[in-house]
Order: sequence, then C-alpha cells, then structure tokens
Amino acid sequence: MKLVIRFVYFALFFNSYLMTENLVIVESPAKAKTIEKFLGKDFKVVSSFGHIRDLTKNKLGIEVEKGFKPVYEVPSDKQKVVSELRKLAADSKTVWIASDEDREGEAIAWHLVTVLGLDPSTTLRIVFHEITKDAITNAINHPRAINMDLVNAQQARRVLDRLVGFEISPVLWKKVQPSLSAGRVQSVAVRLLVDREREIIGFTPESSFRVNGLFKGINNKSEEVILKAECARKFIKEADATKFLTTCSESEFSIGNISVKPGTRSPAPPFTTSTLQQEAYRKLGFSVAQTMSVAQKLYEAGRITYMRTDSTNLSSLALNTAKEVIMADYGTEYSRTRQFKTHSKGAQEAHEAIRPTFFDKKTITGNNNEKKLYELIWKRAIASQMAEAITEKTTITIEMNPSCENFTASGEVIRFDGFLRVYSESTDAEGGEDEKPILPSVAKGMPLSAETITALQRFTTPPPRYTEASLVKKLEELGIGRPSTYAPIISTIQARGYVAREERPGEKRSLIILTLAKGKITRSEKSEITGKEKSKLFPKDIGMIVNDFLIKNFPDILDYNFTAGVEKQFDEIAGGELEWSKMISVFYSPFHKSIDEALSKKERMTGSRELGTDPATGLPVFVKMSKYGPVVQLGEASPGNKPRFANLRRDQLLETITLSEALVLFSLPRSLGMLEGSELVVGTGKFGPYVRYDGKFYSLKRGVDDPYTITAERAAGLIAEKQESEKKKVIADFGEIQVLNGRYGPYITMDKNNFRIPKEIEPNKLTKEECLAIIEKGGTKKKSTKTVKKK
DNA sequence: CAGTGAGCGAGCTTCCGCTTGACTT
Repeated sequence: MKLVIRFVYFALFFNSYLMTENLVIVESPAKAKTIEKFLGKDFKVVSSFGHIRDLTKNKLGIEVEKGFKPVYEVPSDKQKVVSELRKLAADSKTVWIASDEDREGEAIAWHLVTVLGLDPSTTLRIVFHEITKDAITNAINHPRAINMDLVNAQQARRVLDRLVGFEISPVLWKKVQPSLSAGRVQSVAVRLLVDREREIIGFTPESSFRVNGLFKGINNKSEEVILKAECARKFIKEADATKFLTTCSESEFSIGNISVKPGTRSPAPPFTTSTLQQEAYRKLGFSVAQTMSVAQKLYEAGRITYMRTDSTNLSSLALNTAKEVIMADYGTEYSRTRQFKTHSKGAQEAHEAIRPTFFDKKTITGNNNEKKLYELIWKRAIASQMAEAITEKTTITIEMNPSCENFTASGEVIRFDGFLRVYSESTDAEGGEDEKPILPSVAKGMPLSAETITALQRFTTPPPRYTEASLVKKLEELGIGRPSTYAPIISTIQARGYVAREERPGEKRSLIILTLAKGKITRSEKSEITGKEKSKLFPKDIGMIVNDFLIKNFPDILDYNFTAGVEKQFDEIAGGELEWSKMISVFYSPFHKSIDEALSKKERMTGSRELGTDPATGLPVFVKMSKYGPVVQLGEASPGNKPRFANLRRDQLLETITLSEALVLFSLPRSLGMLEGSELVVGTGKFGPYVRYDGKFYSLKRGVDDPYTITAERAAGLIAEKQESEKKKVIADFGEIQVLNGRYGPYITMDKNNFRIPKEIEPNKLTKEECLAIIEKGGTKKKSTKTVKKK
C-alpha cells in the first residue's frame, strides 16, 4: 500500500516535471523565438516549418472516383519535424495552433491536428496578424476551433492545382517534349511574356518631330531669363516641321498665360513582398530571388517583420514608434500617421506589411546587401508615415505671332518636401524621368527672342519587355501567385527553358534634327541606340510552342482571369456556401474531356515552318524545334540522305527568323586562314562558339565576339590571351602539389582536391612544406565532393 | 569540355503554397 502511494507520488512528480503546460505551434521558427519571449515560461513555442503534409509526391494523389478524395502523406523531409512535434504534443497539457490566419494556415492547423493525433475538442486554434505582446495575449484569450470551411477551400485549391498540373504536363510530354510542365500559375506567366513578345514583333515604330525652343528675354527686374519650352504640336512629316521652323523664324514671341497650381504628392504604402521585389530591382538591381534571400536573413536576425506578405497594414505599435522617430528626427510637421488599405487581388493579409522591427535603427550591421535592403525597407516604411509633399506646378505659355501655335514651359517647385526627404518610389519607365526645372519669374506680355528652335525626330517605342520584377507586379495585379511563390515561379519558367533572362545590344538608328538658329534652318542627323535590353525576360521557342499548344487545347485555364474565377469559388467554399468537391467536379468533367481530346490528336507541336529555297543548292530550308533545341534544316530527310542542321542563335526565334538569316547559320564551321602553319577554324560547339587552332579550343568572348564575323586577327589575339593566362595560372609547381590561380583567387591543389590559402600568406612565396602544412590542416575536413557527371 | 538532329521503348519527368536549411565551388 505504502509502495503504491509512493509510486503515484513519484509519477505525479515526474509527470509534472516533464509535462509542458502549453505548447504553441507556429509556422516559422523565427516567429516561434519571438513569441516565446512574450509568452513566458509556461509556454513552449515551436514551429511546423510550413505545411507538414501534402498530396502524394509522385502520383496524382487524388481519388477522382471517390469524390476527389485527397491522398495525403508526410513528405520525407518533414518526417523528423512531425515526430518531434508528436512527442512534444503528447507531453503537453494544452496545444495551441497558431498558424497564419489564411487558407493555407488553416489547412496547416487541420493537418497538424490530424497528423499529431490531437483531440479537436481540446486543441485550441489562435491567430494573430502582428507579433506584438498585445496581439498575442489577445489571441490567447480568444481561442477558437478550426474552421473546416476554410480548410476545404484550401483543399479545393490544392486539388485543382494538382489536377491541372499533373494532367496537362503529361500531355506536353507526349505532344511536345519530355519533362515540360504546365500549371495554373506558370502557364499564365509564360503567356504574359509570349503575348508581349508578339506585340513587340508586330510593332512598327512611327516617327514624328517634336519642336523645342530655347527663349531669352529680360524680366522686369532687368534680369536675363532663359526658358526651355516645347511646342504642343507634333509634326509627322519632315517638310511640315521645316515649314513650321520657317514660320518660327518669321514670328515674334512673348509670354502668354502663366498658371501656378499647388499640388501634393503622397508616399507609397509600406512594402509587401511584391513591391519590395520591384523596388529592390529598380533601386538596388537585385533579382527577385536575391531580394527574398537577403530579406530572409534580415527576418531571421530580427531586423524586419515577415517578408512574405500581401498586406500594407502596420501594427499600432509600429505606427506609434514610427511617429516618435519622425518627430524626433525631422520635426512634428513631418509626421502624418496613416493606415493603407490593401487592394491587391486575392490578398489574405495574414501578416503586417514589411517594416523594420525597430524604427529607431536607421542602419544595421550586416553585409552590404543586407544593409542596403534594410535601409530601403526602413525608408519606405518611415516615408509612409510622413507628411505629403507640397508642390507648385508652373506652366508658362509662350505665344507666337502671327502663328497661332504656342510653346509651353513647365516647372515644378517643391514647397515642402515632406516624405520626399526620406524616400521616393521609382518607376519602371525607361530613360528616367526628367527633373522639372524651376522656372524664372516672368510677366505676361514680356517679349522673348528665340535663340534656337529644334525639331527632333522621335520614334514611338513598342511596349517594354518584362523584367522579373515587372512580371511579379503584373501577376499580383491579376491575383495570380502568392507572396511565397513569386520568386519560385520566376525560376520555374526559366528552369523549363520557357523564358530566359537576356541582354540585347540594340541597334543604331539615325534621327533627323532640324535646327533654327540666327534665322537659318540647318538639317543634321544623329544616331540613337534602339532596342537595347538589359536583364529582361525573353520568351524562348519552346515557351512559345507550349504556350500556343496550351491556348489551343486549354483556353479556359490559360485565360488571364481563370485564377480570379476560381478564387471567387474558393471564397464561396470558405464562406460555407459551396461544397468543395462539387466545385472540383464541375471543373473536372469538361477539363478532363479536353485532356482526352488533346491526347487523341495525332499531330505534335514542333513549330516547324518552311522559309524558302536555298539559292545555292536549290534545297528547301525549314526551321523547327528539334530534340535539342531550335534548328534550321537544309533539305528534306529521306532514306540515305541526312539533311544539314544548324542551331538557331540565342537571339533568334523560329517565329521570326528569315531565309537569309537562316542561311548564314550554315556558314559554320568556317576557316579564317592559316596562322604559323596551322589552320584557324571557327565553330560553335557544346560550350558555345570557339576557335580551333593547333588541336586546341579557345572560347570566343560572350557578348564581344561573333563567330560569323570574327577576324583572324582577333582570333589570334584570343589565342595569345588564353596562352598568357595559362602561363599565369601556375604560380608554383611542386609536382604532385601545385599553387594555381583560379576563378576565386590563388589556391593549392593536390590529388584533385583544392585547398584555400589563408589570407595572411603570400601565395607566390609558398614552399612545398608550407603547402603541405595547409593541406594537412584543411585536409581532414572533407574529400573533394566532385560529382560524377551523368552521361 | 568542343554536337546532337530518325525512331523504338522502358522509365522518368509534372502542380502550387507553406516553411527553412544544406550545399558549396
């Protein structure tokens, strides 16, 4: 008896010792760390690292016949987290699930309850939108149950995406090429790029003449004033522009109307994921992926709030601290507290806007990119809480007599800088916006003389190609994709080869300038570069072929409004007005029929096109998509006759290449003549264009050399350069050990293993013994992990 | 390191959204 009591005692003691009072599960480990501080010692806060369960990895994972029943599994990389969570949950009195308050968060909560075997009646679901003590204690005081309608909306989303992706992709493997993919989001992203490219292809520039004048006069303070002004009228024909300049030469000018209009400019809202990606691209030149990885670092270091958000909302704590910082640093008149409405399509607003955790930290420690991005976030968030700028726009009309045309000069003065003192948003417009000048003081009727008047030819430009960032912006406008997926979408469509980030050097174009000075009109020309592109997304042939195939066979899914339409239905499911499997079933029957129809069609999509006949051989010339990419083909394939093939260049498209451009492609490999007894041959191989000389290959410089036009002289130069750097490559040679110059600086190599040389050591003074010492030190770490190339 | 391009067939590929590490040259 005594023993039993003792045992119970012990068990109770032991139990209470091990048992955690409260276990809170959130999605992100950084968030868990922060929250634990707010909640105190009775709460243990852990993270699920996002979703813990998904549809089966390699199979459809949907039992279509059984009402689209999802087949879930815990992915291999999540099994460890799940087993740990299971243990912790079993040892806790109360489990609180604090995943985000949106569709995905609710589903995560439900999967946790199911997978961890929690009791739904005692498990508490809580949510908060901002990580502040108030928000969290408030959440703890208002727990609720899991909202199954919201979960079902997520299941519908998940199942729809899986059906679309896993039923269409295999059709592409059969009808276009293996390993391709299609999806609700990626296929529309590619479509945006292809549609834009076709607009550009079909664009014909039109030119017109814009007339600008430089006028001088004396104002009533006896000061000489200079005004730059533009004529409102544009002239299509050169003759008309000349005629107008003649009129100008015979006219008198004077100041007409002067209008002064006050205006204001307001700051942009604080960053969301999408706007952060856009501004980091425009102001810092970061790629979308780079922005996210730097932001992740800042988040983990506790510098900024969560970086995957679609909300422009700031917590009241943030509003207050921003206000304090602004008042202290800039003065009361610079402060204006605002809350911005989020109006992006499909926003779920589970988090705050992206902002500094502590507004009083203007700069931080960290690497350069972290500092730059942090400062950008700080400025944007602070500016959003600052006063509007007050401006004054002045427009001065210059009248012409006897002609009834006139010129206008416009200028802007900032009367109060407000938020502009800290930050102003950039635009996607190219060439930059011209600063509006401050206009001199003049009075109506004041006579002016025209110093020079020029008519400059200008061409209209096609719509711009997308950058990574402007594509994200467009996707967000269409409500396609989520903050967590913008960066992955961009990399997927590139990984599939549908699009590529490329440059174009542009072409010269000449412009006519007509100048009127001292009563004489002169005509001259200047050249401008047109079509120059830097780091733009270009659709590639395979992207265009897949796009056309998808539009033909699945027009509904490729519609820009498809996502918006299904989102509306997901909302109805979330509101309990629509049963999720019913929605999927209505979608699926016509969809699956179109899959079968697409499969039953015989033809394959190759993008083939006949360009004409080669005048030299009389053979037909085709272009098409081959197994290894776009090619031009000379002659038909027939038994015993293998046609000639040549790859298209990176900047050519199956759709637009001409016969003469195609014929040039057959000119490789070509001989550049002899150099010291050996032949110089230019060709393109596996690794791009090269010169072959004396049995060795020398790569041409990308973006500098062109294999079709390179001269023997330049080729010889390349060879000499390479031989020179080969010589420099070896700093010291001790037989089995060598000190070499590599891409990342000098290093030591032995047995195909490379070793870093410590900074304080001068590589050219190393002895064999010192090298061995360095190898000894670093050698135990790892063997070379050079992977064997798969053939 | 320095082209392939046909056709057959086995076995593989593929979606979108939540999350962070491993990997390093």
